[in-house]
Amino acid sequence: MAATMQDVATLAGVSVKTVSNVVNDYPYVRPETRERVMSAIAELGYQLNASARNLRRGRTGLIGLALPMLSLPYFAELAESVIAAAEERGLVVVIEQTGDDRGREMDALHGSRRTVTDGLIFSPLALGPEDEHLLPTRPPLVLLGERVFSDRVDHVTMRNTEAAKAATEHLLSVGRRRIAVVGVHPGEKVGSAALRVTGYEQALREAGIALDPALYGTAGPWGRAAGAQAVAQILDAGAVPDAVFGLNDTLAIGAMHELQTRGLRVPEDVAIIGFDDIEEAQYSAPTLTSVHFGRDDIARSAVDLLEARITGAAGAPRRVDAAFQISVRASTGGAGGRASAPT
Amino acid sequence: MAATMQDVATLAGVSVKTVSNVVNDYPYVRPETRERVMSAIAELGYQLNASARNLRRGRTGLIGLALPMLSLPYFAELAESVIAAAEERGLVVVIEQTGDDRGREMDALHGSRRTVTDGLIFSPLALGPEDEHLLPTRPPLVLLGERVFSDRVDHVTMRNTEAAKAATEHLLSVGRRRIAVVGVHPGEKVGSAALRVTGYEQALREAGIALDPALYGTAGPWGRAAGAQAVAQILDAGAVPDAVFGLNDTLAIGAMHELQTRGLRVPEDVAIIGFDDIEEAQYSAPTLTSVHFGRDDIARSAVDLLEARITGAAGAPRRVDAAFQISVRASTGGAGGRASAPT
DNA sequence: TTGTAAGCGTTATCAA
DNA sequence: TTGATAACGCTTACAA
Repeated sequence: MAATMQDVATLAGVSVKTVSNVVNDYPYVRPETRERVMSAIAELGYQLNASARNLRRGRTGLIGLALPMLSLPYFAELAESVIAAAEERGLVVVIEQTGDDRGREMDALHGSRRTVTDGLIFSPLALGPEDEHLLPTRPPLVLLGERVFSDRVDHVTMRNTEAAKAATEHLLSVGRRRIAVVGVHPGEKVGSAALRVTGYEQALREAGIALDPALYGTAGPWGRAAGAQAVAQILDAGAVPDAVFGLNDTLAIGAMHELQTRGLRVPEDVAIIGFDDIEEAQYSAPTLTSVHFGRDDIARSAVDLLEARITGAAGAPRRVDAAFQISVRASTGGAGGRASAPT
Repeated sequence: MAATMQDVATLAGVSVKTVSNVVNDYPYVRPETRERVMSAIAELGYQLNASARNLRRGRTGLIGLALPMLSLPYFAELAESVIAAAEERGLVVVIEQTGDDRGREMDALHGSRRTVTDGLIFSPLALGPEDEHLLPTRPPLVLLGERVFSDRVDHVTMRNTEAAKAATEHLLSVGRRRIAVVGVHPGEKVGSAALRVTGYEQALREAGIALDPALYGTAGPWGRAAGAQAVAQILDAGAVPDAVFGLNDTLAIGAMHELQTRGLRVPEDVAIIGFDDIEEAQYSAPTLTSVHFGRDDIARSAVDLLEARITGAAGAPRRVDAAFQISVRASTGGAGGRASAPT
């Protein structure tokens, strides 16, 4: 049987309370007492029983992270950052995969898992603005992204529109004028696709460039194949873009691949920019310029908001806008990448 | 305050024991009693307190999954499968990222997190055979992969050598003779790289083909860039392979990219096979033939072994060999992919 | 088939 | 600065 606080107390010749005080870094313990307790702990190999502490404290020390699925690189990397940020604060993360399924997203919000965790960081993909009323306030909740808004819950937003506008402006700044956009979801009013397309259009309008339907590449799922196919469609229809804005990085990388396969040079003939700045952007050939949102910052903000809400330290729900920047790499003429054409 | 079992019992006019019986599906409860309890539960919105149950049962219901990092697609997909498999058994997964760091891997084995979880599924990357003695048997442990072996712990192995041999034989079967291997770790005796290279060499020897040092492509980290660079090196040195065996999929995809950039056609000029069969293999252009190890099966085996060990149902440590197969796709002339050359 | 009561290992209250 | 002692909410002998 594992040693308990009582065992430690007996061995050290003190009461359990004193052991508890030591374990919890309670300041008013005489150094020599602390010393004695510490060595008793070491001798017995004592380890605190988490369940007992949790029961007593009324908390589990666990937070949930609900996301579509880990096989999407963006979410895997988000999870990586959230786990790391939580660890810094002594919190343990439990991941729930909702698989872009409305029912499972609602279940993540209300289901039995909520008993196990103290709070939830939730990145929805299926729920929309019309589901605002579903958001519970009871188990502390932090929303990620721009699909649902509510002034009743904490939120970390991405400013998709501004960032997409900045991405487009970057392409304009390197002299491109016929900028294709890849990954469009026609008819959709909400979600990352719509917001980013809006930013793209704003930038073009402000630059006095007419929008050209021939430069819009539709793509349902945002994968590499979709990016390649969307570009193929644009080119096959006879359009001649001098730049491509991929609404995320995998789309951009798929687009890049298709362009290169057709003998077009990146960035000489066509510049490319992506969005999200996943790891892969640093390893593509050429390396991919992308909109960088500091995943680590987002993760840290989310964990901080959630922790404050859990401990009751939080007041009115807050909204945090994540900062972004353009990571300029070779695909738009920046440094740091191998050229796409063999030397 | 949340409702407790006592509240439910009072409302239903029964004892807590009866409520507990209902909640735990104890069979000997009169249907009408069960009915009454159920509606009391519903009325109060009662939810079981996990901490209390865990304290009493001496378990936490959590299992750990220690892996290098989620930003590596293979591990993200492994985590996805493990979480899904655990969920089927009512277990919750906590991910620990060791970052390919020896110290953190040892910490995963012994650190404080072990108090929080009932057991650990561990996929090491830094520890080697010499660390066998470090493996604890006390918190139930299931090893994944082929870096460390011990007859004291349960293990799910991948048969890297046989699988790599089969991969090479597949290339031979489509008529290739000058097969480059990419991702070699020279001098390493242990780990996936060495085991897979051994399989590659076995296949060639059995086919009566001499090993050619010019066809070995070294790569430290197994990323896309490394794969591209290794192939570049082989080609620049003047070798003319008619096939490439990427020791994992990202290496293979990097290699594919480099070949295409140089104007070589896949699979017409050079066939390519990868290893792991990550999602991306289905979306590359052309689609990538790869060694498929049924991640879901591996995950399920690991979770089963661990659960048996936790509940004490397990006897002597078991070793499970994961089955594999070659997923033939376009990169070796199979169907199901777009051709690499535009039509 | 159901009830009583004794813990599980902590933390918190209140004295000392 | 430390110690008794009562919870926290549940499961489980043991009784009834």
